[in-house]
Amino acid sequence: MRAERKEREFNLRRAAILQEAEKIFSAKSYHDVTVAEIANASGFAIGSLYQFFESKEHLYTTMISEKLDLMYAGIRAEVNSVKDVLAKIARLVEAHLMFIENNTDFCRIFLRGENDALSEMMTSLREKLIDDYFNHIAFVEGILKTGIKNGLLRSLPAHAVGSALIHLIRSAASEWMLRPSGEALLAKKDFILDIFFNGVKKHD
Amino acid sequence: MRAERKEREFNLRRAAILQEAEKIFSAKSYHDVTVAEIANASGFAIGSLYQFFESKEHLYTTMISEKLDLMYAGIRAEVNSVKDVLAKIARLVEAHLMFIENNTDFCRIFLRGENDALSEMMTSLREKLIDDYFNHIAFVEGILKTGIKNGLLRSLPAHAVGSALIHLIRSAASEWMLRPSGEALLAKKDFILDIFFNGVKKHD
Amino acid sequence: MRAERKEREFNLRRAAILQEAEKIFSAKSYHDVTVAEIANASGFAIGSLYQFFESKEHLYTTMISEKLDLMYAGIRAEVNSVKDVLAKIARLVEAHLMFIENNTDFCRIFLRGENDALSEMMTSLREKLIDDYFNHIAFVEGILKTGIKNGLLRSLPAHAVGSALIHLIRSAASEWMLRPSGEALLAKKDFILDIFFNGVKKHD
Amino acid sequence: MRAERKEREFNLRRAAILQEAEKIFSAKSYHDVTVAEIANASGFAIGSLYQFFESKEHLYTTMISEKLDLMYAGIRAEVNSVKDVLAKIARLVEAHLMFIENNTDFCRIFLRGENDALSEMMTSLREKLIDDYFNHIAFVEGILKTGIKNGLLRSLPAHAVGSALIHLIRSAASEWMLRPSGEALLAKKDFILDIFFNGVKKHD
DNA sequence: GATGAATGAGCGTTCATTCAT
DNA sequence: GATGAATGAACGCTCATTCAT
Repeated sequence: MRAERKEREFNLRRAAILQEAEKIFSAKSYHDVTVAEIANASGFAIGSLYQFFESKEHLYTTMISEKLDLMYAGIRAEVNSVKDVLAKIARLVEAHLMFIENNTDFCRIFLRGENDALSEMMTSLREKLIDDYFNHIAFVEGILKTGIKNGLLRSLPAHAVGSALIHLIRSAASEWMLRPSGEALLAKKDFILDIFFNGVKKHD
Repeated sequence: MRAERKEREFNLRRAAILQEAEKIFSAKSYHDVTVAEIANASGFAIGSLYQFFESKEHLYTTMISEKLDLMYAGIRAEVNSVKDVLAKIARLVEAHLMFIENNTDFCRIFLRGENDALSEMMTSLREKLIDDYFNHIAFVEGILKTGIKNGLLRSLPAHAVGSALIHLIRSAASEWMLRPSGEALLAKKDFILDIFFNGVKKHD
Repeated sequence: MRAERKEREFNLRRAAILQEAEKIFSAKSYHDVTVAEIANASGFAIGSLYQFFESKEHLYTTMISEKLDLMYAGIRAEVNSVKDVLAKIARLVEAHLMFIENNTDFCRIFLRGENDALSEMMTSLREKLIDDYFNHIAFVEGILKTGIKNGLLRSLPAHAVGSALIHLIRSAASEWMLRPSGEALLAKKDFILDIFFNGVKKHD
Repeated sequence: MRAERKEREFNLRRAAILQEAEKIFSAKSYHDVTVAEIANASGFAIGSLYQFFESKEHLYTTMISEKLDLMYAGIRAEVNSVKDVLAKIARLVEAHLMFIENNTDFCRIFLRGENDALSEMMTSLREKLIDDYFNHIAFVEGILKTGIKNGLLRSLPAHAVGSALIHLIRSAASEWMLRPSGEALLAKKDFILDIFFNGVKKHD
């Protein structure tokens, strides 16, 4: 059908813009990026962008939001593909690290602005980000709780432990992005899991 | 002497402006804050701000920079005031948490990490921030290395472990700032240390 | 072609702005003219001016520079259209006077000489102005030297004589602009030539 | 008397300020000079300048005006000290050149802004400058008329001839200021007089 | 009287958004 | 639909002038 084709094309163009926007927003702060710049990079006229996105702000929040949804969905799918609790945790770390490694541009924005506080009008994005973050923690929490129930994990407050795990991952990611060493980020997986599972104290 | 008094007054006003700026910058992003707003909030005329700070950018970077120096210095002083390695680590966590608790506005800006990607002229701030961050990690690293030598800690890459510890603290801080529960942040100290030292796995 | 039409229109608008700017700059000093004023007078929005000219300074220097080029080119073309030395000199005076008469606004700025000492960024305009001036004198010098060689003119330092001639013209122009008498400026031509050629002393 | 001493001191300070102002205004345009700069250079506090001059504008116009009065008065005194018409003219040229040579800073301002067109509020200065200029021309005119009556000079419109003479002087001065050659400006006296009296045409 | 910190109107410039083509 | 020139509100910053000390 004609309309379908239209829509398919529309979505392709839209995605192309989002992709360029991602690159550009990753290099400078929101306010240092101009709409003209994005239009130019994505090969559209300025006015045309406004057919895809209501405003610069919408473009930005959409880009962040959609990509983030993808990330969370992808990670959860990975995690859900294994059954064992410890394996799930390992997959979680792995999936996180891989996403970061494959989406450095995007992560530079997002990790930079941990839950962010942009324009007063962007409150809804901020809220979504926080919600998504807490949803994700809740997802991790669920796994941890199973682990605790199974006697695999110590009986600690699962929410806080989930948060700790996510931040351990972030720790490795920050290092990797701030001080590129050539080594794959994924290589940090075992280290993260080791610390997370065993802590740093020597037990005789 | 007259000049002394002058200088004292100058510094008081300067500090007052920085304090207001901190509040304001914590609520919105750099670009959404106007100089007029800061001037107004701190009870000065627009032009007067420019006697204390060369530009909006200088005001911002100074605020971040000075406060951060204070934070790092304070934390290290606390840590240095005890001798035992494990006590040092405990103090580190405690001092971090207390600073965050007492400087929520500031930390909202700083943890937000927006500092990463502002104007190209702010590169020097970004560099300082990263330097300071790595210096701090190096400081923690030193403590950890002693602990490893003493046989108190497992023999893990100290830099990465230091980074992990800092992010564990950040994990608790994010939770606390994002979901205020009324509970003091400091209450998370033992939990952080527990995870950090022992990990989450149950060892029989 | 479409692009051609675009460019033609662009140049028309650009010229219209320059024309208005000329009028406005002729009435007050550079710093007393606002961009808003020029925009308003030429029927554009403030921002639109910036599509034609990088900055207020560029607008100003462009206006001066282009018009001056036109003036010098026009005068030389006139002069070159006759062969005889004395006729060339007469044409030079005539062309100068006519340009001034037809471009009073512009000359008010230019003769005012304010261009000398504006912003340090305008050094290049000042240098161009001085260069152009000396080039023009050199052009006149060339004619005078021929006249001297031909035995038509006294053997005097040609550069200084050229400068004298230009200032004699300027003398008449100043009078005419400062004390408008209704008489055409061109009417002064013979007087200027008489003084220039014969001096004021009575020779018996 | 006390009051006299006061006034003497006041005038000295005032003169000192005017002198510094002259230097500073000669280097940049009116708007690029700040009151603080003049205050600083003359060793007074900003506020103190306002006891001597109502405003920046008054300071500027006063400086121009007083110095110009001095110039005209000095030149006329010189000219009046000789009786013969031709000698008077020679003295006029000489005195002009000497003033310019001894007051290059000032002349850079004044010659730059031939009759000027500064702020709309400076109309009165502009008017005074024009008046003074025409008065001076009138003075020269008087001499020339005597010369004509005496049969020494050709019977030309005296006003225009006066203006021509002044511009001939200006011609030499411009050259000298724009292209410093090390030679004294005064050296141009004979050349100016030669052109003025005899013109450039060779008469057999 | 002397001071210079404080003032704030007013500047040049940018850029998200619109709309005539 | 697609375009990009036109718009103008809003910004950071300057500096002549004032006035409390």
